[in-house]
Amino acid sequence: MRRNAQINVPHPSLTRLLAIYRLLEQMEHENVKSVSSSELGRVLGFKADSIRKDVSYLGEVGNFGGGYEVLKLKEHIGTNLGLDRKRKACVVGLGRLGTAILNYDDLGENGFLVVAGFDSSINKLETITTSVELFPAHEISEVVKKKGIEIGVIAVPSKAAQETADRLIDGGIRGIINFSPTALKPKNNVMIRNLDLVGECMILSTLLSFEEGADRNETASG
Amino acid sequence: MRRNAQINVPHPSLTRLLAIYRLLEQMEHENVKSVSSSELGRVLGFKADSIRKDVSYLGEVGNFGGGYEVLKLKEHIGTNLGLDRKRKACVVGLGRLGTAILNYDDLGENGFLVVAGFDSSINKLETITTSVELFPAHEISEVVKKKGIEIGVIAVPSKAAQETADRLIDGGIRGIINFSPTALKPKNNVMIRNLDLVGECMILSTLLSFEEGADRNETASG
DNA sequence: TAATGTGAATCGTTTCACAGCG
DNA sequence: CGCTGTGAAACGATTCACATTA
Repeated sequence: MRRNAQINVPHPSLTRLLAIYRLLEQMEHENVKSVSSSELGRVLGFKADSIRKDVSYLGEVGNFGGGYEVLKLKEHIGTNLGLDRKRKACVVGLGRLGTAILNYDDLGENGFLVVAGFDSSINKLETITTSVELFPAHEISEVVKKKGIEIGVIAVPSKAAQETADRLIDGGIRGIINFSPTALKPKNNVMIRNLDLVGECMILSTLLSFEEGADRNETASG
Repeated sequence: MRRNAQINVPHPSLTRLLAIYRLLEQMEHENVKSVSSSELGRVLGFKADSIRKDVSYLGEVGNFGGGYEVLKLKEHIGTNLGLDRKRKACVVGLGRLGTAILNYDDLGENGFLVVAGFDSSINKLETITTSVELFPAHEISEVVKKKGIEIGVIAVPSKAAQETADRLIDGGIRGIINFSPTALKPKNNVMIRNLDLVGECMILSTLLSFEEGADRNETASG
């Protein structure tokens, strides 16, 4: 029992389910007892239809006519998506961004334990004050292996990103969060998520350009 | 002429085109003269087919039989996606993350000028050393309006995220990059991109759980 | 021959519409 | 009657297959 979803949940649904999950956490905190798909949709900006379908991928859980029980739905999603599972993480690159992440409490509160930080500069390792154990970068794969770290956060300069990824993968990392603007080559089964500020700015910029183009068109033809 | 793409470029294509663009920048730097769709695909982890279709949304530009000229393709994409356009940005929330962003050179190098930083703590405004002009948070909408800032980066604690977004939107911001884990309510035409570390960790964790589930299944049935 | 550009087929996701249930 | 859960239709993106051209 309590088996995880082998169910095929579409990726976009997964993203929405996680958003729903976190909203439910918040509602639980605020002592809200029940909620409907349309209410969830209104707050999160999704369609109610979509939410019902997303939720239903994980099996039935709602009350016909009476919406969802907040606590029950939260547990339901959490169990099915394996969010009850704690995972170890590490941060590579201890510049401003990296140290910010090292000390980011939200990670721990959500079951992600940062158990190691790495940097190539010994100097930095000695001057940073943190409760997380720090290591020189050349020990990455060794430490990842020894500690059973599953998630690696890359916060190094662009040039060092691929090498960092390689070391993490050597150590048996299973997922990477990449803050550098470098596109990492997919390798083994390692999952990669890119959190690239400049890239996101470019996407925004492009969408804005399109909007401007559309406006011009409407104005011209209107 | 030189009109921006009113063309309907699918969102996923857009993301890939931007990745291609940045790779081309790098290749230009390395004096590579020409490149084929399959080479681009190999490096970026996309299928060659896909890349050709993406590029062709913007019109013909390649040489039949001889691939793409690096410089020409780069310019082609850049012009069509409006990447030649410079845009002003601001950062709200000057904790570790916010100050990291304030001083992140890559933004400027890619045409995104950070022209203001905001924080609710006057103390912080006085102690941070940066070349960017700093303001108290209550002046957000005023400064955004006055300076014509188009992109706002939110790096405040979760609780303050929605209020920050509201102020930015009041000032006429056009796009928001949200580093906080709060789902911002869509409003007006403002585009929102979420860069949420905890959320991404959860996505990874879920994908890993699924993988584990699949493994168990294979092992059990194999 | 080698690679692009593109209609057509396929695949996956979202939306719709409504049956089913409290 | 209100809201969930879900097949079916509609939509959008990817992949395929090939005609096209230096």
